[in-house]
Formats: sequence, C-alpha cells, structure tokens
Amino acid sequence: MRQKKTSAGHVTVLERLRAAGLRPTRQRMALAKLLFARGHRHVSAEQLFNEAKAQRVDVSLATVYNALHDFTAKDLLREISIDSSSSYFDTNIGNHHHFYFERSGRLEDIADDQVQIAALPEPPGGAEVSRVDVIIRVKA
Amino acid sequence: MRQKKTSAGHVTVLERLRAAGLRPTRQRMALAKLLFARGHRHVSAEQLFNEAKAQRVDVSLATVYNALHDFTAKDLLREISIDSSSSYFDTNIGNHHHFYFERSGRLEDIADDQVQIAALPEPPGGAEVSRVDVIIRVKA
DNA sequence: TCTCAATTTAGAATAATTCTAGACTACCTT
DNA sequence: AAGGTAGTCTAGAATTATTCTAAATTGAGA
Repeated sequence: MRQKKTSAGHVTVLERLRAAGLRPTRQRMALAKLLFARGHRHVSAEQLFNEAKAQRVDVSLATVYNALHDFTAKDLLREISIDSSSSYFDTNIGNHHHFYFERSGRLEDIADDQVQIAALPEPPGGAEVSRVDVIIRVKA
Repeated sequence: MRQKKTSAGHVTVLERLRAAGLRPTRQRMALAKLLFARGHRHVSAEQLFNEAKAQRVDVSLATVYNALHDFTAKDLLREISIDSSSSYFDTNIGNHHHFYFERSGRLEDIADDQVQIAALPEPPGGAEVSRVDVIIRVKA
C-alpha cells in the first residue's frame, strides 16, 4: 500500500493537529494548510488572514491570532519579533538563524550548519538556555 | 590640568549632544543625563518617562519618544526589539550581545569577546551587513 | 534683540494585538 | 443517533505602544 494520501494535504495536516493535541477544526485545518503546504515561511497574522480571505476561507482575524499562538505553544511554529511593529511566525522550527533585510523587513533562513559558534558564555545563575538566535542584519 | 568637570554630568552630556548635532534642549539634556549618568542600561520609553517624572523633570511622552529616536539616529543609543510588546534602547552602542530572560523580559549585556563566531554566511547578493546580533534566550 | 527653524507638547490618531461574551461545534457518552 | 459539554470561533470593543498633528515655545545665529 502506498503512503497516506497527501494529494490535498488533508490527512497530514489533520494528523499534525491531532498529534499536537489541537482539535482539528475547519479553521485550524485551513490555516495549517496555508502555513505548511509548501516549504518554510515567515508570516505575520495579517498576511495569513489575507491569504485566507483570498482563498475564500472564512476565518476571523481573532481566530488567526488564536491559531498562530496555539500552534506556537505546541511547537508547530516559532514566533520571531525583530522589528517591533509586528511579529512573524516561522514554520521552520528546527535550529536555524536569520538574515534580516532592514529595508524590506524580510526574513530569510540560515541553516544551522552555516553558523558556527565557537564560544558562548554560560547564563548567569546556571539558568537553562532555551535557544540561541543569531540575526544578521543586512542593509538591503 | 584635570579632565573636564563631570561632577554633575552637565558638560559631558552637553558635549555629547552637540557632537551628535542635536540641539541641547532642556528636555534632551535631562533625558541624556538619566540615560548616560551611570553604566549601560536598557530602557523602554515608558520607563524613561517614569524616571523623568519621578525626578520632577517635566517632559511629555512624545518628547521621550522623539529623543530616543533622535539619539538612536545619531548613534548615542541602539534600539533592540526582542519582545514584540515594546522596544528597548541600549546605552551600550559598542559590539556586544544579549541574554534575554524570558520570564522577566529583562536583557543583560554579553561582552563581544565572550561570543566567538567561527563561521557566518555571506548575505545574498553581496549586501552589506550592518550588524550581527546574538541573543541567548534563557528560561528564567 | 529679532528671527526662524528646530523642538516640545497635549491630545488625537493609528496599528497590532488581546479581550469579551455569546454562538457554534467536535467529540465523548449513552 | 441524540445529547451534553468543553473547546473553539467570532464580531466588535478594548487595550497598548507608538506616531502624528498643529500650535506654542525656544535655542542660536544675525
């Protein structure tokens, strides 16, 4: 037997939500499809909301925020706030870093192995490190 | 002869503003003193505004924002936005990095030489790097 | 002192995000 | 299949940080 059907992305998204302990509602399914359909992306709430509208997916902005936060809490997304005006959600949750293009405000992933850190200080008080972010700000 | 008088921080702050090409107004002088009086700090607009009030320095919140942005534009401060809820201004403008304490939202400087980066990718299209930020997020 | 551009200010405006409270729905139980 | 219920969704109000506006003030040079 072949793999689970993936043609429309249905089953996969459904499973991802279930595995995360999130009830697969119509809205979450639709948003998850938009987010995870193709390769990694960085989206703002407003962007995702507009994409949903463009595809006639009827969701409220509040639901988009709820979903993004729920997904983040369950490690399906990672939140990034570089530019204080709005935050972005990254579908790439593995270790990696970012280029930040100051002019456009765009983010681009940098694979973890492209950055080598030889020395890092210990957090004071022996606190646990939750992650290390490297942001290369680019004048472009 | 000894150095310029620094006792009240007056002359120094005045010179800093003039050197930056910023008119040394009463408000900017007062805010600069609060910012640069002692060692390096990370302040939000609201914080600085409250400090000013506490010291009976009469400035409007809009002026605090104006001053922080003017100072940043003239490289007397550096703006940092890690937590999307509000941005911080760092009086340390040299190369350095940060610990970010997730629970409290507090920032702590890491001296540049404490972090050694062995490899970094080139920005796409040969764009110029304006700076590299390393943020160690700590669960505390 | 006079002039004028730079600066300050109160309050309105904006923008991103969160909250509220009622309506809906996924899913478990029977 | 029906019902109950906690979880979810939603429109719109509320909140928060920040910026804008337009008028008043002021620093600094002539």
